[in-house]
Amino acid sequence: MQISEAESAVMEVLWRRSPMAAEDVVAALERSQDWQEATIKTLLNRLLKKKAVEASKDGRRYLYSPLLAREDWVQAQSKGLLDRLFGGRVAPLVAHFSERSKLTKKDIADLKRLIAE
Amino acid sequence: MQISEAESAVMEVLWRRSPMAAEDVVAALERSQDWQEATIKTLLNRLLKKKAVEASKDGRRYLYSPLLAREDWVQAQSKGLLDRLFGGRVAPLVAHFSERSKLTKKDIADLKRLIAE
DNA sequence: TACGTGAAATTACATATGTAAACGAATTTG
DNA sequence: CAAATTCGTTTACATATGTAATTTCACGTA
Repeated sequence: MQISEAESAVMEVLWRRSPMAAEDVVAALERSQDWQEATIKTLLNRLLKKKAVEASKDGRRYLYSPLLAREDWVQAQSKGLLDRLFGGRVAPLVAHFSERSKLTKKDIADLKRLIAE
Repeated sequence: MQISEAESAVMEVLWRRSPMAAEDVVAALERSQDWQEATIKTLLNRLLKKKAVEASKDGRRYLYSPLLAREDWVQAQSKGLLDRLFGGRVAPLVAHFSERSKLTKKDIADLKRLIAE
């Protein structure tokens, strides 16, 4: 099952802190998104249906927690893009950014360290 | 305007060689996709509407060519993912793959060369 | 106990996408 | 020239997604 763009914004909130009540998710998204409360409820329900989050009863309401790990999602997304655009290889992606001069000095320093292992 | 997954498969064909008649696009996709000819015609039309390809008359039919450059598309896709998942930085992405041990020896060699510039 | 409230569940509706079939015009062929 | 074939164009329909409004239900309160 796929997680949509809008849904992933909700996931990011829950990945940062959980469990959370719907109301708190709404509050957390107020800054970044211009969504009505109803919209966020819908997204939470779709995520429930997709088994990406779970809800545990807490009195009259529910507390939501991720079931899908961010790491796994990031992995799937990254691998998907790499496979589709760069033949599944990391180096061509880095080459792409280096050609487009999108590598900051910090990137280069970090990469050097990484490569040194 | 966004290019969908299915549409991008058609674009890849045209990026490889163009201009091409619809019939040839169909032939080129026969291997990889299990699509009816009609499906590919639809995708070509949607790409026309999105101004991602253009068509020039060639007798009774049309020859299609990309208007969108693959480089630009790859750039947008990559930057989108990087921004959404890695705070817009390349190094964290590479770190992610290195942790997940998805870096082949060739990747590492290539990266070394790239970093050396 | 009837009533207002707050939260969740259901319903709504437009656009995008995947996947084609049907239709129509031009052209080739018998 | 009539029929068949070949393209492109239009229409179709189900599921996904963005974005909400409406309805319902459990609870605390008048």
